[in-house]
Amino acid sequence: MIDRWDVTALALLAQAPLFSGQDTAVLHAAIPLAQPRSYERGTFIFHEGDPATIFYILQTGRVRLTQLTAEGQQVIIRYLSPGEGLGIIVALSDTTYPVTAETVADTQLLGWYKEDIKQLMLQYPSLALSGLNLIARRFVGLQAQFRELATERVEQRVARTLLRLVRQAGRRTDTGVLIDMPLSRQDLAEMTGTTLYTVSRILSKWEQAGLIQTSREQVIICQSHEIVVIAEDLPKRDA
Amino acid sequence: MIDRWDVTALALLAQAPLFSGQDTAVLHAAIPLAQPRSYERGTFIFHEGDPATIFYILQTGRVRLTQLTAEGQQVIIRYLSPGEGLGIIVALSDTTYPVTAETVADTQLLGWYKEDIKQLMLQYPSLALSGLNLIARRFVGLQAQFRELATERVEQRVARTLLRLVRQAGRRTDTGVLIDMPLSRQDLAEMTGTTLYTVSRILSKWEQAGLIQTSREQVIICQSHEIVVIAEDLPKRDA
DNA sequence: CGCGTTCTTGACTAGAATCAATGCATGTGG
DNA sequence: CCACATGCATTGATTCTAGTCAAGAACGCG
Repeated sequence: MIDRWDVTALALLAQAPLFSGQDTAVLHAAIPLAQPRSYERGTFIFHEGDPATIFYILQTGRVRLTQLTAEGQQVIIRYLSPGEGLGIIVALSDTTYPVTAETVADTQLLGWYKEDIKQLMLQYPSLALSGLNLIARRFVGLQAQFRELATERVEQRVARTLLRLVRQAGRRTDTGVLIDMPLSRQDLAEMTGTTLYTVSRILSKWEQAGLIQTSREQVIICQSHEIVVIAEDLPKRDA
Repeated sequence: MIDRWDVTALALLAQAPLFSGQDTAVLHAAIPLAQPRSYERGTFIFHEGDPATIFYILQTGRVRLTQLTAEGQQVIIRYLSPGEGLGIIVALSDTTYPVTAETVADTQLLGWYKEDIKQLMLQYPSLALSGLNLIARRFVGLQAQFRELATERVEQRVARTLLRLVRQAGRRTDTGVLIDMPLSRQDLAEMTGTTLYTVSRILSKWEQAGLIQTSREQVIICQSHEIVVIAEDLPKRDA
């Protein structure tokens, strides 16, 4: 029996990378097991170290993944956009969540208990392969970020991070591309492994040069090609 | 028909994380498809950017995974020990190898064409789950390394890296624990995102303090607890 | 024994962290 | 509506970590 909620959920699931390309039988098996959840902006879905029991797919909203160091310093691992999976990494292993997940906008999720998702994957191996594929992609992405952090200077990293965020949450405005989420200097610092002071200086410099526009927790990229030049450390053409 | 080679391979496979805990049926299905390979020390198994066609499991020896930056700077992602998988990340996706794999000791591998391993996983879903689990673990490890790189100072990172290497390739000697592989200052620098000069200075300091012994491409940890103190940035107890 | 690598050390520099003071919004409550 | 508290951002002064460059020493190999 398929009710209206199911139809909506089905359409959304079919979009999510994990389920896209899967047989509809998989979707129909998955939907009855799904737990819909809603969180307001600024609430925690789970904390680093909590036993991992549920795997989520983000329907709407935006989620930030962070880790804490032993000294209490925070690092932002990444932001998630609708369709992306959350906790897929550990839903299959018997460990704890390695990151903290916090909403930065009102957010709706679909959750599955790890036993259920495991069962689904055993029943539909193609779903397991899809999951493998998904993590593989994320893994490669994380490796790239690692390499950047190891070899590039702060300014390059900030530029690259802005470009990544544009791809993820960019929205065209009349003056440029707005990164459509609250984004403080501190956030950028935690993403690039630096301090909020350094980020502030860099952004000020870029704003002076007309590359970006900033205001409180907000960045608009005006000359993205110039930001690319900085990110890639290309020789800048003179006037 | 099981010949002697098969028996040996079976025993080895049963040890490898990907196959451990799997039904023997899986092993028996996997073995006939395996391509045994041997490489001398210092040869390349594949290069970053090559189309990913084969997935390997390391039987003996040691392999180094590296990435190159656009500027030609090299970063060492990690070293692999026997039993670990190589290219598992991409064997399932239709991409290219994201890293270069180079042997640092004479090495024997078992390889599977990605179509074969995919087929196996579809046939034995538990194998896919095992693979998922494996990548998940690596992923969490990489996240931790990322966080270290983002927040810790060079000295801490070098300490941590040495401890990791000890766990992976440590061999007790009369003066301490030897990291049993060729390991230049340059290598350590590429692992920690610094320069060989800085590494050299740090190791010299530690050697003076009696924490380690070094020689060309070799490190012996004598006082591992003191290295831990540095890695964890604990307050050092005075005399 | 000479050659190429690897390693060490010193001098210098630059990039970025730290500390401190202040400005600027935004939202709150009297 | 204004005074105030709070959180975010800017900027300058200073310090220091680590990178860069250069010269030479030590080691291992053919």
